[in-house]
Amino acid sequence: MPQENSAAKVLYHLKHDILIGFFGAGHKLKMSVLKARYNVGVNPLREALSQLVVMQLVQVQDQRGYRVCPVTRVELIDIYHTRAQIESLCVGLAIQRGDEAWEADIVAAAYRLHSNAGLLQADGDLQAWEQLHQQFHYSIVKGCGSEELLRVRLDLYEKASRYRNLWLTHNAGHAAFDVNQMEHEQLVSAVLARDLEVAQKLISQHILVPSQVLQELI
Amino acid sequence: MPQENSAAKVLYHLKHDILIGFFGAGHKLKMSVLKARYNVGVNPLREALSQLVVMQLVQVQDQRGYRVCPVTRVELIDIYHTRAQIESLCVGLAIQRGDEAWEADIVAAAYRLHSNAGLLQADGDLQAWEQLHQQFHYSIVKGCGSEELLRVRLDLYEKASRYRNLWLTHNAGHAAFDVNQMEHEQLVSAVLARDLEVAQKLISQHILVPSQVLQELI
DNA sequence: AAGTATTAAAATATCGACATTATCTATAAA
DNA sequence: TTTATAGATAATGTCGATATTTTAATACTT
Repeated sequence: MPQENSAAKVLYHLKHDILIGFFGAGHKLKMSVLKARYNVGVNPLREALSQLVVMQLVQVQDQRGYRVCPVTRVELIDIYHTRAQIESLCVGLAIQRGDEAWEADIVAAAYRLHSNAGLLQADGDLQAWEQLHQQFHYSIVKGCGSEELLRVRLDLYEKASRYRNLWLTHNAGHAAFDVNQMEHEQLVSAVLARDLEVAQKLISQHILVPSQVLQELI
Repeated sequence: MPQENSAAKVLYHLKHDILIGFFGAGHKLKMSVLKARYNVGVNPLREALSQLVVMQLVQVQDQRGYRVCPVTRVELIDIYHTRAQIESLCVGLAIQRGDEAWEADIVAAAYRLHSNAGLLQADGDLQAWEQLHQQFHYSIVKGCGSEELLRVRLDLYEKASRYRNLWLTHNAGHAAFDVNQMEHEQLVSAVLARDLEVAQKLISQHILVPSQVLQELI
């Protein structure tokens, strides 16, 4: 991490704390609490909070401070469906444009993910697995060659994090992950075979699976 | 405009000033200048600037302040191509999901746009026309029913504004706008006929036209 | 004369303090 | 018991001041 100003450091930590659920949905973000937790004054805090408002992770009410955005079933469904569409778009473009280095990166990322399936056990490090999982999917979509599209995708991925973490903990040690693994193998096959239609259908379904489970949890 | 805090007001005006080019690409945003222009202290300014950083309209360098993001040909092409993809997605979903009220809104917006074609003359109010133009396209895509997708679309629209304004002023009073008008009529026909393929092809082309002209200007 | 070092000026990032506004609590009225 | 009011408490939003860092302007060395 390069040397940054206080606001950037606060942003990083506060965002993390919101995404993993340390500050839950709807939680009031009091300045006194945040000041103590991150060891900074109000101004860097307000800068970080302003940025989180743009990212739609925090709400602000004039003269009534900040609070974590609520999670709703409607938003859950919308985010996951939109992610499915965007990811499908990325995969489609990547299949059309990807070169040999792109293919090699996919194989490597798939191998790393497969090798660390043990992280999914009940006592495993789910966040570490999710990191690898994310990198695997990124290795595919980065072939689309569009920074803008990848940014849109990343924004939606982050916005989905709070929901995804629910799914991860709910499924720890369960068989749901076996299906997940299989979907990855099928996806790699379709992508490397440049089978656009199948790959898009697979990635779309793969993204939507968690949302179906989550709808019962919220 | 409801009662807002200073930062929100500054954000609104500063964003506008950047998008219309009052503060051009790469321009250094000195606190002393901004303080005088918007009549606020540094802290609300920094909050607004922090938000513009997230929107990718402003860059920040630690201890070296803020400056307006540069415009590049690569970004221009990327934004317009991505917008074409996203808008096409929205149109596709809208055609599948739109109801009768949606159709009526489209017809109304198209009529308003057509009636005010005079704004496109050399001495006309191009921003007023663009407002109507935007509302017309929004009337179509809002039928997609996804808040998330519409937000992605809006972000990209705003990010394209600096480039679009170049195109608008360059074309003032020119024949390029006649073609534009025709494209709108074709689009309305295809959308109302629920012809998914044609509508998507038309909207994609419609968005990409300005980028081809702009590439020669940057 | 060109390049480097030194000094002066300007700008940034952060904090502490204050005025304003909202929230909570206790008391009184219906 | 519920509702309304008033005072007390706490939190927010903004400014001015200060320490730090960058930028520039100048002098000095090779």
